[in-house]
Amino acid sequence: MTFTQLPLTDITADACSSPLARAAIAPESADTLARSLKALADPARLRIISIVSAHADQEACVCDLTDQLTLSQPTISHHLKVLVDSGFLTRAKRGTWSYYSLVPGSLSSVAGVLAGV
Amino acid sequence: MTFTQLPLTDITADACSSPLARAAIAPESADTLARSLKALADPARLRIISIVSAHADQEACVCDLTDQLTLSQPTISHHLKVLVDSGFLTRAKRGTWSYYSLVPGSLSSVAGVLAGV
DNA sequence: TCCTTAGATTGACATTGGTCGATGCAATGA
DNA sequence: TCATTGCATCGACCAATGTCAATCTAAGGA
Repeated sequence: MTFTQLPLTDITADACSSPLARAAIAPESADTLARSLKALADPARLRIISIVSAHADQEACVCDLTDQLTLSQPTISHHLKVLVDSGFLTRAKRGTWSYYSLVPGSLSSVAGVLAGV
Repeated sequence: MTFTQLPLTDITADACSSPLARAAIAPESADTLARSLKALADPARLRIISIVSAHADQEACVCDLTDQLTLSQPTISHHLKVLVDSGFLTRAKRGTWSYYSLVPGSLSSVAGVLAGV
């Protein structure tokens, strides 16, 4: 065994690169987190979430939202659908009215994942 | 003073509405937070942030990113600009190479605000 | 000085996303 | 049964966004 010892490690690293302390996020995890953040990244939707969670019972009807947001009713309905589909709100229909509630822990979960990226 | 006592309080509330525990977020704050979240709500940008913060010195050069992301160099440059403009990364040019660093506390700050919405 | 390399900028394109008017539908009341 | 009310859905429109090819600029090296 008289091979010359060659520095073959880190053959994929460029000259300008520095050492790693840990692994980066997996592409699929980035996709998932990005989808959640996209659902939250709208002023109207953030206000909807805030209005809902400001209620003592963590529940608001659509009329609470149409009162406070200067948006048309179909637009508010659209935003509500986005938030339900992404898992931040749930809908409960009672009589004529629809009530939306915050899914417990959904917001803080995203916040926690984000802080660890 | 012989007026009949009328229930005039909460005249703006609808019949279906429940009591509030606190105030909702201000519209301007929702705008600001939404802008930050929009900057983060992209898989490529989340991966960029993760790759940068995975380095021991919290710094990565562009070649680190072009190696790991299957995106063209102009596209990566575009995402880097978005992250710098929104205050999550800073750029330092040394010789031919550009190095990007995480702004300390920027991520956890957004996460904290989000959790309190 | 000229060539090469790293990375930013520009321009164009296709896709996504926010908004509203019109309409549909289910529940209540007359 | 019919009218009304609360809200969801549809269709269309325009603005914003992600992507890449082409180009530009600056820094080294021959």
